[in-house]
Formats: sequence, C-alpha cells, structure tokens
Amino acid sequence: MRTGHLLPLFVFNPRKTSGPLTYPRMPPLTGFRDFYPEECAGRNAIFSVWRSVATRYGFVEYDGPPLESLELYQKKSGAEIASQLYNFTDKGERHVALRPELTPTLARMVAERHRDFKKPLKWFAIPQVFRYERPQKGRLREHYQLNCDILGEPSLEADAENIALAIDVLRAFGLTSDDFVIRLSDRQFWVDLLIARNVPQEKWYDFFQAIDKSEREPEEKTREKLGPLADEVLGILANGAESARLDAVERSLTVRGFGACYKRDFTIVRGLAYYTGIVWEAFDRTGQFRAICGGGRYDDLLKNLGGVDMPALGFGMGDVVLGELLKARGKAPATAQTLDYFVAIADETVRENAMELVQKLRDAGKRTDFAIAIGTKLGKQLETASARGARHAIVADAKLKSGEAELKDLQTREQRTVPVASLLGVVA
RNA sequence: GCGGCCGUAGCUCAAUGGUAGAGCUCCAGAUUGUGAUUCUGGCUGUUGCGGGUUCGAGCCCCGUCGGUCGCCCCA
Repeated sequence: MRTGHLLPLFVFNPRKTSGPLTYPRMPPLTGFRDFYPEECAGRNAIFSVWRSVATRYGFVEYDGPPLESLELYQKKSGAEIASQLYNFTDKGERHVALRPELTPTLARMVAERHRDFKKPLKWFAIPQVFRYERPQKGRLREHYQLNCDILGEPSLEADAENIALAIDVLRAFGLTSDDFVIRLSDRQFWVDLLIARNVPQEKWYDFFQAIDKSEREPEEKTREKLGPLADEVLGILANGAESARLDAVERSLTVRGFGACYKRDFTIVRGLAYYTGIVWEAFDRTGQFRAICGGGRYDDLLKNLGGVDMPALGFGMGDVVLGELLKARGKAPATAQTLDYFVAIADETVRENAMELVQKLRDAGKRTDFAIAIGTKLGKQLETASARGARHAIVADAKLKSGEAELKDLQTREQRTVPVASLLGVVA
C-alpha cells in the first residue's frame, strides 16, 4: 500500500534485486574497504594465523582504544604529524586522532602499569590503524596490523626472538626463504659512525634519508647528499661492515634454522625517529611489493613517552601487502564457508517437524540451514544447499513424523533413509 | 599537497562523431519430490558529474569527482 509520496530511498521491494538507480551510490570512503563475506573470511583467516603463531611464541594479546589524544602522537613524532593522520576536535574540545600505529598506546599502557607484569613482556595486538594520505598500491587509509613487541629485555636474544616470530608468521602462510628475505640492519652502527666522524646531530636526519633513498636514486645524487662520507658509506652499503650486534642476532636466527631467511643490509634505517638498535624489514624476493613487515628496537621511547626507562622492540605486519603477496603466490588461506546440513522441506505439512530437527541439529553443534521461504521448490532448495557448500541435504518429507528422514550426500548424490536420531551426533 | 593513466549495466568489457550492446551474475520458468549441464524469459544504465564544441557527443575540449599507479611521507 504505497502512497507514492515516499522517497525512493525508503521503498523496499523484495521482488526486485536490482532496479532503476533512484539515488546516488554511497561507496566507502577513499582508502577504506568494505568486507563482504568472502573478504571478511579472508581477513579472519589471516588474523587466525597471526594469533596462532604469536601465541605459539608465548605472546599474549592486548588492545587499546582506536582513538587517542593527538598529543600522544605529536609527542613522539612532532606537531606536523597531524597532517598525516585522521584528527579532529571532539565535542568536548579535545584534540583527538584515530590511531596511526599502536606503539605509543603500548608505551602509554606499559608505562602506566609496568609494575604489574613480569619482565619481559611479550605482547601482541591486531589493531586497525589509520593514516590520512593518498592511497596507493599496498597502502590504504586503514589496515589491520599485527604488532608484536617485547618489553623489558635489553639482550639481543630478544631481537632475534622477535624476528624469528615474524619469520614463522610468514612460514605459517606457506611462504619460504625462496619467497621472502629479512633485511637486517643496525641503526646504532650508523649512529656510532656519525659520532666518530663528528657529524652534528642536526644533519643526521638528512644522512638517514640519503641512505634510505640510496636504492632508488642514482649514485651521484646519493654521493652529493653524503658529501665527504660518500666513499666510506657507499662502501658499507655495498660490502657490509662489522657489527657484533648483528653477529649475535644472526647466530640466533641461524641456530633456529632460519639461516636462509635473512641478509645483512645497512640500507635499512626504518623511518627516522625512535629506533635505537637493530632494525629490519621483510621483502618478497621478487621486489614487486613494498615491505611486508618491519621493526626494530626502540629503547628510549618508553622513557620519552611515559617516563619509564624500559628497553623495548617490536614489529608490525599489515594485512594489505601480505594479502597481495599471498594472492600473487597462490597462498591465500582457504575461505570456503560450509554447512554440515541443509534441511530441504519437501512437504510443507512437516515444516514444524523440520524446524524441530533444524534446532536439534544446531543444538548438537551442526552448522545447519534451511530455506526460509515457504513453498520453495525442492529442486531450488537442493540447488541452494549445494551452492552453500553443505555436505549433506536432509529431505524432510512425511516420514519425518515417524522419525525418519532422507539423507542425501551432495557430492556423491547418494541418498538413503535414516533415523533422525542418527543425525544428531553419529553422522558427521 | 603534486603528477601519469582510466571512468559505459551488479561484474568483465564492446560500440567510425549518427537509435547504447554482449557475456557473466541475480530472479523466475521449462521441471507441483531431487541440485552440476541445457534451454527460455525477466531486471539492469541520467555512458561518474557539470559545462563547452557540433545539425548531432559514450567518443572531441575544459572543469570537477572517483579509481589506479607513482611522487612527498612512512608508523
């Protein structure tokens, strides 16, 4: 009984699956994703692997708020960071931001209650994080990021443990040392060199920038940026250098059986601000994707952010690049969503008996569905059952009233009459 | 914030400046108790949007929005 004056937006006609476009589409915002069931299953499969491996390494899960004070990030990265994140003023005039990373939150939480926890802490989280920048390949405005951190342990064995976890996460997806490589570097090595060569601290930023870009820029440009240090630095980038810290980490990885998974590479400096020791990134061997994951030691961050002097390190792994890589290598986790039973109602006079059976199956833990629409043709119901990935169809007919049903194997198409009782537990 | 490329049906794509189409998907029927194939029918567009040129624009021009790739930046 439509009166005709309703806006098209509010008219719902279930018989029409598609119709004239009567109002503008509302796609998700730039850089944000919808997760339809298939994508959601894929995302959850990734989460499941992440959780499984992290807990296997003795890490425990935590989380923080998705919204934090803007100051928390500015304190760590400078005021200009605001231009790169989602920030706004809330109704209480507070300057807030959607979290661009979890590490400041972690530092805040640990500083707040560090006395409550035995050291070292091995914590992981799977936050959705946000950044305000133009989307590009492997980089959106939101993504989910596995974060694994070890706090309160200064030894290099902690660095190795963290990197080993990252390697094992990648292995758990079916990737091998043929697919990826950890590029290991030592930020402290560069700092030592800068001090030894009397480079003033205000020039360090440009120095790290030059190293970071040396792969993507012509050598002449890098030389120009490095000035008098050019020969020495380019030699180190090309041929490596001595580092007792890297020796220790590499030894630990090798005895764990990961000798083929890493290479020493001093071009990795990981951003600019807070890393203090070992830093590393994982890349796919073909180089067609940006970094899969990366991390390092940040021993000063907790002191600077929360006033608690505690060594710390960690890594982050996003779902976007990882998902692209797994898809390209045919290693995307299987996401088939199936049913144990689909109850097809062949005879509407037994619908109530069929619903009783559906409920019993569900109570018994069986994934069970049925055709809600009354009077759906049996053929259509079986088609649905098959499309939904059900292993068996149960054809509910008059025999159901005497405790029997037709059980049909949807793969073999074989069908037999069975007592209903046998469906509740015995038959899988 | 800057630049390259691309925007046609839900999806993948056609259409010399001259009446906007196909395949797939979806829904239904052939088939009122049996799903893979097959056949038939149905739904579907302000050609992203707004201007301009032209007798006439999906096509050419300008702008804008969106997508994508890169730059900047990288947590």
